[in-house]
Amino acid sequence: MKKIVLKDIAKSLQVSKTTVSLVLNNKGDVHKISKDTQKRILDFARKHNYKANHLARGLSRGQSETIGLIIPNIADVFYSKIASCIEKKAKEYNYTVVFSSSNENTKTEKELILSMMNRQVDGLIIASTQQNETEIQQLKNAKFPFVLIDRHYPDIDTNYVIVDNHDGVKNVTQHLINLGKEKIGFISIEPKLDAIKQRLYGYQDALLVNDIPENKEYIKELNNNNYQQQMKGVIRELVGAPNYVDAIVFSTHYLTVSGLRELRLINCKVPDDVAIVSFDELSAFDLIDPAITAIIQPVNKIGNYAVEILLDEMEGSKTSKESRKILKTELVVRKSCGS
Amino acid sequence: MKKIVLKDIAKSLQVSKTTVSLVLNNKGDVHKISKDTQKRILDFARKHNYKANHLARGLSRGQSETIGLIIPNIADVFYSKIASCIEKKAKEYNYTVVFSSSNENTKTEKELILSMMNRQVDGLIIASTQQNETEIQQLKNAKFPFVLIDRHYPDIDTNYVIVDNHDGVKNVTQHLINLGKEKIGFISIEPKLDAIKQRLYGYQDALLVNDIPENKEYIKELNNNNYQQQMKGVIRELVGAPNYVDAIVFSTHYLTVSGLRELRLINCKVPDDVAIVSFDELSAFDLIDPAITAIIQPVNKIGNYAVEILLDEMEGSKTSKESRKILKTELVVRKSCGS
DNA sequence: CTGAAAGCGCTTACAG
DNA sequence: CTGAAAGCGCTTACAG
Repeated sequence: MKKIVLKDIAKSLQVSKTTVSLVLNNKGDVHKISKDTQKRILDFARKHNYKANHLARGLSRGQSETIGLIIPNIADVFYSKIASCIEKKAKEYNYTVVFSSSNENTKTEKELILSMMNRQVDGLIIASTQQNETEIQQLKNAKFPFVLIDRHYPDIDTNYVIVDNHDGVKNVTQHLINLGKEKIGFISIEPKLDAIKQRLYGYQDALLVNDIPENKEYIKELNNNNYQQQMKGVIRELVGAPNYVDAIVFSTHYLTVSGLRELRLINCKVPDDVAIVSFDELSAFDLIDPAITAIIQPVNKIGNYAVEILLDEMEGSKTSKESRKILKTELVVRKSCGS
Repeated sequence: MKKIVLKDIAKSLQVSKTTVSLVLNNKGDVHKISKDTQKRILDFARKHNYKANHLARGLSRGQSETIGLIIPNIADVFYSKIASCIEKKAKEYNYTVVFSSSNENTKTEKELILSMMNRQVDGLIIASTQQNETEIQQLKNAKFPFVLIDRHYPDIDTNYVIVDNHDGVKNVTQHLINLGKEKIGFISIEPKLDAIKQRLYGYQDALLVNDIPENKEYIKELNNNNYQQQMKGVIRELVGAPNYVDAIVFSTHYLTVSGLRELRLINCKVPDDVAIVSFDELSAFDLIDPAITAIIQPVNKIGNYAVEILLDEMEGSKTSKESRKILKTELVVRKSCGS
């Protein structure tokens, strides 16, 4: 475990550092280093468990073989699953990932981007707060490799991998309509994020094509920081007088959980009194009684595409064409919508 | 966004790199650099958004301000929560964390440890597979700072932060006994990990002190890789003939989920037909009907202590005394145990 | 008060 | 086939 460096090998074997470095980087043959020398070096390195110091190599080569991942919150299962995929995929290509959570804080995110650059990450994967136009634009101008996931900047031309939020919510709303629901509530958070807006639009669109008039009273947008407190009143307004909705679409998994708790408290039966569906899910959604109908996001694909696009860009694919992926969600119908 | 380096500042301001470096590292006063010079440097750096290249600084200083985190799986909510805490805490001290998942694979974990060392992390936090005695011992011999979390090596003297698994399961088993349960099943995974063994011992211990004879038939240890298939038979054996247990303790959250699914399939009512409790929980456990009684692990404390102990060690606290924390779990009683 | 220089551990043209 | 040397961008004794 004694740390051994390049110089030690060179000295012990009476060769130059150049030779050792070349051989260890598989450039021995290209540089026509004798098989014998190569073998001696390789054997010695293996025996003494030599590994190049990554900092030194990175400094010298100008790349760190590290990918930076900036997400709102690693403790959110949606992001931790994506992180897991990214990690797996990155490892295949010999990249390590360093992650940091922005907690949906614009300033934190900005600092994180800077900090990651100082740390010389070779590329960045960001699920952004969507409030850092300037930084993103600068990254782009500097031709720094990055790809946006989950949230993108509609006004900036970048690589991104997102899901079709509009389509997902439209489908599930249509599903509810097909089941005969006519008074469908929609509970969301304040639409700072485009993804959240799209979910609303999807809901509205479904109503529109079915000639169901939109009722503003059915649409509730809570504050992301104290949605739990607000949920109490909102649920009562929707399922009680005067609205008496017969279904509710929750636009995130945590809203679903929170809303369901309130429904239980006021003894409102799902799906008999009100049908519910959730955008995104948690692992126990099938065990809740009734099991929750949910729009599932393809987390694996998001992670995999993100890494692939990023690596492409890092290899300097001169194409300069941005890669964009808008993935479809999947509707998993369970009992909570009354089907 | 144009990248600017130390030399650029020195040149522009007609001072030496030494002076710039000193000032930027807050050593200006110590080295009695004139206030004026300091101000000029600071202003220039701020204006041009200068940040030191971390690789270079790390190489030069011999430390990277990075903590390595090796866990079985970042997609497991238990670990992602811990990761989140570790990240927050580390950030307070200006450390970044790089994580990698071992997937419970001993060889992978071994490689990860090596790889993290190459990357010059300053310290390591590991939730180990408990099969890498040699590597852990080497880390210790090399006096490399590290702390074990969640799982420790009983035979090696190291820093660690774990929970009292024995106590947690003993308590919940006692709780079941107090409720009048007499035929208590225990479903676990093959006890490769000490933590898992302790859970069994806790269960057995509770029976012992209550003079309830242990019945081998009540104890089921599944294979971690295909517990889902095995669960089917195991649940039937326990709740059906000939055992007819009146309660089941699940030793992990995913076993609980899997077991509950099977119970539903055979229409076995919880808690009337059989009471259940879970070691560890998922975020929707309170929404499941009946809500699941669970033994909660103090994830925040685990993460926080781990970082604190690690930083202490990294600062070379000569004390050479290992820090050990064995944290108590918390029993959250819900309806699934029939109370 | 400030600077020249060595060093961290690599990589890589360049030269022979 | 192999080596001397410069360079990556910092930090830090040492000297004045």
